[in-house]
Amino acid sequence: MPLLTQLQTAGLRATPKRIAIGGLLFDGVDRHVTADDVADMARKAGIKVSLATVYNTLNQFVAAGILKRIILDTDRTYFDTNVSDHHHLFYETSGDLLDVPGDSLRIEGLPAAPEGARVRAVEVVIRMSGTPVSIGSTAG
Amino acid sequence: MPLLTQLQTAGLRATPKRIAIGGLLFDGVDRHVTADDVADMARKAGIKVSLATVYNTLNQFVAAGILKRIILDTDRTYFDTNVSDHHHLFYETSGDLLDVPGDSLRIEGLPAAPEGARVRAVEVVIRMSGTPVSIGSTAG
DNA sequence: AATTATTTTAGAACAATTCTACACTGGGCT
DNA sequence: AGCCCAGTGTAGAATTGTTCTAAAATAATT
Repeated sequence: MPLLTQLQTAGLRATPKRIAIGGLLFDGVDRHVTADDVADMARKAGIKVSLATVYNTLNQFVAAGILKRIILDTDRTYFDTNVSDHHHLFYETSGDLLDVPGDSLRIEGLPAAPEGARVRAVEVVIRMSGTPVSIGSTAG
Repeated sequence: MPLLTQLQTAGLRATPKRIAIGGLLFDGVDRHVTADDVADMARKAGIKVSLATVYNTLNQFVAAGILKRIILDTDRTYFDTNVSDHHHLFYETSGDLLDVPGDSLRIEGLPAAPEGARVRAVEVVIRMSGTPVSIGSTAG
């Protein structure tokens, strides 16, 4: 699903800034970025974009469902280009963040949603100390 | 384990402010509070304490292991008087937060910690939309 | 081209938290 | 008792990530 289609589906015009920022983020690699990271990436790529636009764009991408907001830290907001259901391994000392595929964890005993409520997401954060190692295949 | 003992064990003097704030928090009920909540509780209880002291004290309590910081939201930090391993049911619309006992969920498939790293915590947040079931409706 | 809606922007505003730098306390000492 | 002085408490300033504002730029529509 190309970016242009995603934007249109979400009712967002395919503007140069959105295409540029989208191009930085959606290149097939799963990324975890902050707004500042994106501003830096843009600057290095020679894309002139204000920080306000970076925030606007990231928020629009989240609303459009092509980017996911992850909350790990009160200091900064991370955005994840992997929008599938999955979990995170967070190295608190280094700040490194690794995806854990959603189907690699099974969670048993989840309470049933009461009437009038709905489970929007079940998010698991595995908080680690020490240094990350490149993990091999997790979910076989 | 009385508060006074906890404080001493942590190398914190049992000062009036700490005893007062601790008294508000540790009354046998599990509480989820923000720094602002604590400041309000103190004001209502006639305890004169600055917001800076509230923050200092909460952070000291966390360092002492008698309070737990929970991250659910980038806007505010919640503190949990339940320091045992457990999880959370978070109603995003209302902000209501319920504890889910640690032993009520079983999580299978957790990756093994690589050498040099250690799992510090596994935190599950069940994000809900809609309204929470009135468990012990705390209207008031 | 004129008109209108949307997007982009710089900088101000905001809110939660931390920092700073000084005032205060209270327990240990003589 | 009174004097220390490290630890504590405080007001207000500073910091920081994010959002808001209001105006300029751009794109779509007529």
